[in-house]
Formats: sequence, structure tokens, C-alpha cells
Amino acid sequence: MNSPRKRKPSPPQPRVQTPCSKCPLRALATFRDFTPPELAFMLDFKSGELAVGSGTTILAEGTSSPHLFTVLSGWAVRYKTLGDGRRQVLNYALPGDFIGLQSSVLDVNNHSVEALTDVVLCVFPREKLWELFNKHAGLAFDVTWLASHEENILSDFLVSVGKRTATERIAFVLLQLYYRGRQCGLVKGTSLHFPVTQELLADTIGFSLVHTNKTLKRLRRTRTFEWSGSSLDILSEEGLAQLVDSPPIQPKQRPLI
Amino acid sequence: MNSPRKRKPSPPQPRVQTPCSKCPLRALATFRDFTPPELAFMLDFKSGELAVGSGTTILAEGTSSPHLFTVLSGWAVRYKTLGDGRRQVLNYALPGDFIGLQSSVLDVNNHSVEALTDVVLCVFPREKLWELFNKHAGLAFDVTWLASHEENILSDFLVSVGKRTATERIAFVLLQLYYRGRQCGLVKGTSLHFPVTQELLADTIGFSLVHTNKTLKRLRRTRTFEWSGSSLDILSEEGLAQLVDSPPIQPKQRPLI
DNA sequence: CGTTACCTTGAATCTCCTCAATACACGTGG
DNA sequence: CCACGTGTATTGAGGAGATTCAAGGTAACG
Repeated sequence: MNSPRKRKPSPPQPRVQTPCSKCPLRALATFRDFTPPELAFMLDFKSGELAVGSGTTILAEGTSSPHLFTVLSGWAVRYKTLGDGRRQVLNYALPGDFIGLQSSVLDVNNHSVEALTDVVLCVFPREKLWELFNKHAGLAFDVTWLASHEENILSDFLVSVGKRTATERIAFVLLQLYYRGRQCGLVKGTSLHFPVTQELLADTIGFSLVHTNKTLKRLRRTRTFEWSGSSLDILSEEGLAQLVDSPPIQPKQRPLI
Repeated sequence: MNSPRKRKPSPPQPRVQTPCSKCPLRALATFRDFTPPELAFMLDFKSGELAVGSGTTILAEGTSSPHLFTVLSGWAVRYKTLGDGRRQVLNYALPGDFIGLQSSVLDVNNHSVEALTDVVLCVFPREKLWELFNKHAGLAFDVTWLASHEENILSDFLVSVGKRTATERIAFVLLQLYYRGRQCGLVKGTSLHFPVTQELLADTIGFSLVHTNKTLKRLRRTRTFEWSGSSLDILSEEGLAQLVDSPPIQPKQRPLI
């Protein structure tokens, strides 16, 4: 029942905005292309960019936000907390991921989102989501696709926390985030900037910090990865995958909204 | 690492079909109404009904189905299995719930769905989903709503399995299914037909059958509920809710597709 | 009346948790 | 420059919690 320590937010950085037409993510092979009318709509739909410093709470449980976000760069974490401080990580948000859709079915957010690095977000007014559905069925389909994709990741996490051993859980999470990082072009060689602390990992896999640390120590002996500071190096993708019963899967193509 | 026992499928029952205009679920206050054009579309979208017996596998992991389903009556369970037989329940499907949307982002299902009672399903061709998005933004929005709602339930389960104590987990699941059952008119007085075995509950909350049984025994002493056979009686909703840190929430209104 | 599915209970073992102490890197202010 | 606080990682020890194995028990069903 460890309650998470607080991290002090760092100040945001000034920067110039990126029009959707020059979105660096869209250049990646992973993301499907917009049609010209869709691109035009997105330029109008996007109300601005928000740059927040590491540690900033982007969305707070129990509050409501008139905005939807997309991660343009940086890492964030989505989590829930119980009354006594217990925290469970639900998922991580990497570039291209949607933030805030879940709250559309509720009056207030039922989870929080916090920046793990400096993060740049694309901001969209929630009220215009209806217009998106009304005028651009293709984009609407993409939104649904993203929601389903999120649900699939969540399912995998639930299986991990419910049925996998400590070793399997860590291997699964490392591998999954490595795959996801690679999809958004964050992997250089075999190395990924990995802004996750052991405490955060513990709250992801459902173990105490101490037990996570000890399991990690055992797991390092497989020499399938190296993780120190905020750098993760996958030495043997196959070796790491073999430590998990059914390794994470990743779609080849995905939409970007 | 218990592997679930097999249950033998019982034969389906012959029955007459229900047109969407006379859908018994739509009569419930919980579900939002269709507009006339939406209703007309749904009549065409629905390709038929499927009645399956208890124990039938509706959707199997690793296969693909050209159909989407909606539960018209009965209970089903959505779960994943690992290679060695470990099983994790992801969610339950009650009347009004959607089945099969998650697979739209993948080429094959990444989970299975099994009927817990005799179940009647409304069947929709997956290929026409695009038409739905194209012609009926309102229904498309509803589909997304349902996906997000599913995701929220999944989040709650993840928090349970990751951070809640054995007692809390059981209380949470009982209460959540009671609420959901009530929303679809399945609760008579304080009593709900509850086709869940302790083994299934164990695979839902992430504990072994033995430990689930022992925890349940302790929990019964609170006299907040009675559960025997396949009948669940909630004696004190408040009492049960107090055993959980943050009890399940339920939306007042929801769409039905 | 035996089989099957499900529920119950005890005992031994191991996993995981909490508490507690130490260590290191970093930045801040004296 | 060093002292100090803070955030993070590490390790040991003792105890609570969960698992597995094993054995019964009950109700339903052919």
C-alpha cells in the first residue's frame, strides 16, 4: 500500500506551433494519411498546442476538461488512485496517443494523466467532436479505432496483473513500451529514452516497490535488457519475449487524430 | 495457476425474432431512444438473431468473425487465456452490451467470449459498420461511447486486481454486476440471477479458487449479501459499498446498438 | 446410483508486503 | 566548496497473505 511520492512540475518551454500538415508523427510509416478534406478539418479542429513540463498533471481525477488532447511529443502516464493513496497505472501515453476520450461518457474524469517528461499536446475542443463525427466518418472511425486499441492494451495489462508472475509482468511491460516507442520513432538502435521509475513500474504491474526492485534484479541476470537511469536498452527482443507467455502485439498501421 | 474446468454447451432453444422497434431493452429508461431514421437503419443493419446455449463459445481467441453482436438476453463472459491455461476474465457482457468491437483493430480476436446462460444475440455484419459511421453519426457516436464505457469498466477491474485487497475485490465485483444487472432490468427486489461460479470469480479478481472461497466465507459474515447457487441477493448496498474504497459508478443513460 | 460440477476446508509452502536502513546522484543555498 | 535535502535505487528481515495439494461434501442429472 505504498502511496506515490510527489514530483515537482518543471516549467514549460516556449515553442512554435506545428500545423497538422507538417506533423512530424504523420511522416512516420506507422500512421495512416489524412485525405485533403480531413486535413483541412483537423487544422480547424485543433485549437492549439500545450507544452507542459515534466510532472505536470494534464488531467485530474474528479475534474472535467473541455479539451481533448493528443500527444505530439513526450511521455505521460494515465492512472487512478484510491482514497488512501493506492495508485494503479492504467496505461502510458506516447506520441500519437489520445487523451481524454474516456471522460466523454462521464461528467468528470475518472482517472488522472501526468506528464513524465516535458510534453507537447495538441489541443482539441471537446464540443467539436460531434462535428467530427458528423462530417468526417473516416475520422470518427479512427477515434473508435483508437478507443478499441486502448481497450486492447488495457486488457493486456489486466491479464498481466491478474495472472502473470512478477518476472513475466516486468518483461511484458518493458517489451510493450519498447514496441510502442519504436512505432513512434523513439528507438535509436536498440535504445529508448525511458522516463519510468521503479516506483511507477511497481504501480503498473501491481507489486510493491521493494518486490519490483528485487524481481528486476533477478531479471537483469537474463541479460536481455539494460535499464539504468532513464535509458532502456533491449539486448535480446526474442529472449525477453520468451520470458512472457504471450508477448504484446502491435498493429502495423494506425490512425492519428 | 489453475486452469478452468470445461463446461459442456447446452443446446440452443428455438425462438421467434424481435424487430428492433419492439426491442424489450429499448423500453427500459436506461437506454436512449433511436430517431426514426436510426431505427430504420438498425432494422436493416441487424442481420438476424443467434440463440446459443449456456457454455457455448461465441467468439474464440485467435479466430476472426465477420459478425458483431449485441446481447439481447442472457449473460456472457469475455476472457483471455495464456498458453499454459491461465485464464483472466476481462469483463462480463449483459443485455445491451456490445461484443466484438475490439477485434475491429486486429485481424483476429485477442480474447474469447463464452455464454454463461442461454443467450440471445443480435447479429450485425461487420462490413456494414462503415455504413453506420457514414450515414448515422449519432449511432457512430454511440458505438464510440460504448467502447469508452467498456474501457472504463476495464480500468476499474485493473485497479481492483492491481491494488485492492481480496475482500475489496469481491465486494467490488458483486456490486458492479448488481448495478449493471439492475440497469438492464434483471433485478427483482434485491435479487439477481447470477450465473457466476466461484472459479469464474477467482479468474475475475486474480486469485486462486481456494483463496477466493476463503475470502468469500469471511465476507459473508458482513451479512451485506447472500450468494448461493446462482442467485445473488444484496442485503445492504451501502454496507457492501463501504467495503470498497471507491465503489463502481454507473451512467444514468446509455446508448443501445 | 454413479458421474459431474461446484463448493468447502486443512496443511504446508512460498510469494509478496511492510518496515527499516543504506547508498547514490543531483541541485540549492550558505 | 561543502552541507543538506530530495528523489531514486538497493538490500535484509520478519510476518501477512496467497498458492498448491489433497480430501471431502453436496446437489443435479442421466
